[in-house]
Amino acid sequence: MGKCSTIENVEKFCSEQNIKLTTKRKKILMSLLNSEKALSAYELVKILKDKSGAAIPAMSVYRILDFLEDNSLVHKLKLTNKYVACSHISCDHKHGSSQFLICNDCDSVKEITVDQQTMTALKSRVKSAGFSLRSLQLEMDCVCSKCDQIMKPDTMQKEL
Amino acid sequence: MGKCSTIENVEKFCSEQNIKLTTKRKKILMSLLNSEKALSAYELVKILKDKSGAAIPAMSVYRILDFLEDNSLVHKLKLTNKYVACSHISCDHKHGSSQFLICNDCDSVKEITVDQQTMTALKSRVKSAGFSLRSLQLEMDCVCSKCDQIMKPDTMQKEL
DNA sequence: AATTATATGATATGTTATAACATATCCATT
DNA sequence: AATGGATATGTTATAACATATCATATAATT
Repeated sequence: MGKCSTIENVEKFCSEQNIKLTTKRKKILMSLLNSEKALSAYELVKILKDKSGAAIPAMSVYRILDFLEDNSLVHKLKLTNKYVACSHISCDHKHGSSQFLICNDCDSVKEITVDQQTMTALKSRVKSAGFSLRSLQLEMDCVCSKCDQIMKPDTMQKEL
Repeated sequence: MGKCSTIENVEKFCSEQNIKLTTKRKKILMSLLNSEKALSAYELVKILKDKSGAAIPAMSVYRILDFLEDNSLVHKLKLTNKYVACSHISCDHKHGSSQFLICNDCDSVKEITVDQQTMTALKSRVKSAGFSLRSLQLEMDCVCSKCDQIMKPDTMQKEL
């Protein structure tokens, strides 16, 4: 995540999109981009306080996260109530349905794209059940390969 | 949900499975079975207090929900932090991967089964991304047909 | 009946999130 | 530069969701 995102890339993107990236918004976005794992709002409060001394109140962090989410710069993971930077900010930033693979152990997240055919199949099942989809975001409870190796025998999960 | 579940069905199922269904566990399970919508732990506390006068502390409700979940009698929806009775308790109660369609508006939930092919496709994408699946539960943010009709024009969502 | 395991209660606290209202900052227009 | 409106952030309180810990009650086993 954020492998190809530099401050410059992000600023360019925001100015193109007419997204006002204030200092605090930038701090939060960069913290997410630089993080290996998804972060909660309160974790961000702590990180920012430790890093810059200037504490941003939780309320503001939530507002800023909402703003960034509205502008497709971050995603909120409902499975864990944590936030990640969008992985497409500076690469292509046009994407279909995102599938988030969330490590249950270390909170690292991989954002991949659901293939069109699978999404169509899911949608059609939804429709025939009398519901209509509101969000294309798919979140899956996983273990990353790193944690999978570390995992102790007694907590070993059989592969699904 | 719970359309075909009566107290007798549930008790039969539990005694067959050697699941000790205490009075309180039964109360909570039946409350979920009788509910049109997913309920939070604290909503259950309130419902039980209103109905029977005997308040069950939140802590106990959480424990009981955990127990019921461990025994596949209820599902926890992570998208909304609410709980639903398993829709298969007395019908067949053998099922593959569940897909929960959750109404964003009224919290009604439909539990359907993901077809094998779709699940395989999702899993293979997960695997090639270097993760392994831990839960087959798929939750989707939807609107039910009832709420869809009621929805006001200014809050109208385009169909995805 | 005594022993043990299981279930529940009570209390405190942690974690996530929003409401409501106040203040600061930005920026377009005069 | 002064003004005034829009946007952004701060402050405080509280709601909503969840778990830790230790005490007590009930059930099962001997």
